[in-house]
Amino acid sequence: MYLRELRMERNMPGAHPSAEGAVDAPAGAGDAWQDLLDMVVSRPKRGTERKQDRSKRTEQQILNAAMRVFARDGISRARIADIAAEAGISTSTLYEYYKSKEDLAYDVPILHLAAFLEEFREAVADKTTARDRLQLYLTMSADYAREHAEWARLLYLEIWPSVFVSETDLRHSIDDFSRVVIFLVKQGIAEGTWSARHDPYETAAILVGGLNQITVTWLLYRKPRNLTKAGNELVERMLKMLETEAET
Amino acid sequence: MYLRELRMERNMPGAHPSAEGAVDAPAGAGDAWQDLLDMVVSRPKRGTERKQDRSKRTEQQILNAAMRVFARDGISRARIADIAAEAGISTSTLYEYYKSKEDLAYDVPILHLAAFLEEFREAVADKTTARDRLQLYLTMSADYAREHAEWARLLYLEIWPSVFVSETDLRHSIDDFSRVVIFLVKQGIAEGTWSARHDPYETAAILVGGLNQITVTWLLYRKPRNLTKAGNELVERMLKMLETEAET
DNA sequence: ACGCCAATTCGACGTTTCTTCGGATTTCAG
DNA sequence: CTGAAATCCGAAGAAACGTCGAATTGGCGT
Repeated sequence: MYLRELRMERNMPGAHPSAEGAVDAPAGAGDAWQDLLDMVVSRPKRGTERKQDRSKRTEQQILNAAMRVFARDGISRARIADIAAEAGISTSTLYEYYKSKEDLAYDVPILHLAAFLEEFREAVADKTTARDRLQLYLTMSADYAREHAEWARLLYLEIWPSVFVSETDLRHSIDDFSRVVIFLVKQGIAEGTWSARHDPYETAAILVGGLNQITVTWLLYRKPRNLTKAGNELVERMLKMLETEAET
Repeated sequence: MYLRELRMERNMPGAHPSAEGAVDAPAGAGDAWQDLLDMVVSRPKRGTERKQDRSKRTEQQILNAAMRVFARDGISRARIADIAAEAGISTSTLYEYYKSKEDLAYDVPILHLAAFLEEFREAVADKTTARDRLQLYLTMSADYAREHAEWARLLYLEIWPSVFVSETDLRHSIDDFSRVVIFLVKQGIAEGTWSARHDPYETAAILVGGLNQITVTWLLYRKPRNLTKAGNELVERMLKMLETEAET
């Protein structure tokens, strides 16, 4: 898994307009894009497969309960016993499913992350330009956070930046989120939409950072009132700024 | 303290170019700016004053030890006993200074935050335009994170977004960080540097968010290699983009 | 220099929460 | 129906947090 990521990295950084093949031809671009989508959608899969139906149900109940409790109390203050009780099982049963509280906490966001990416993959099907895809991606992610606020609280306010997510599946999934943006920025540069004079990583940082910032602010203070609208406006504005930049 | 903040809020949000007085006249602007600086510099003061010298030394040792251990192990995995040992005191003595681990964790970043603001206040003295001040503020903050990486790990990767910093002194201090940016953006609008057609909060979100993003990436992966340089470039670019926006 | 009081320190103990373990119960294929 | 695997749970263990009262130390008035 880590190898795949590294290989990915090596393929991408060039991004000079001169770079041949990768994302130039419409067909080639489509393939690389589909490959990336496949990768980020397939990554968030859990390892352990449960054998019995009863068990699958229990697992769902644990995940639901955990999300509620973690979102309400925070990871550090949340008690395993509370989660187990809320899931309707005994504390020790929970340990049959997750070997520690940390493990559980890092597993909870993954399913929703996969659901978001799946939603995006469907919605993006009829978009062809990098600009359209990027706009959809960013606005959808703000909207998804609004719709699933409990999940977003957990992910954005507790897990996203945390050091200790390093070297876990979740960290890879989170990095994938930025990876998509970086890919699309490079694609947009190849398409001539944005200036090639700027580092795509820097551009991606502005986009992802700005969006995160208003999302976190919304989660903490419910300001701006309407996150979806604010997200749309922000994305529209940032993309417009990037285009204007090219003309300078 | 909370009252003062609210009053501040009420003064600021208007920000239409028509708003009179607040940040229009050079003199008035200077005063509002100095007031803001005074406020954000004075906020990070700890309540409890220790009586004996020995005690002040112990407190320092605790804070130093805590920063090391928290940065190394993360807040949740760090053990009070380890911190106490590293500080050369017994566990129970530590509880004379901080009533809980959480309390300690939230107190650690405050001193450095105050130091940064103090540094900034001195450095900004000879800057007169909102643009120059903003540029200095943002680049200095990236540089400060690089210089004090342990502190930055704690603040950016563990505390900044966390829900549970709500309602604490630290939260106010962190909010102050953005407040300065918002203030300067509004001032820049009043000075005609940036377009008045955009929400200053949105503009601030882009600036703060983008900078945070590369800082966090650097803390996690040491990429970009040179944070100071990358921060300077990013800030330069973002400010240029904002100016270009006005001409559209 | 001395003695007193408050500030500070610490070891021992109580409490909470996480985690493990062995056996009881349930499911399901054959 | 039956046996093996999967699942569940109560009780006990381990680890970390947090408290308390006694012992020590520093600062101040005389």
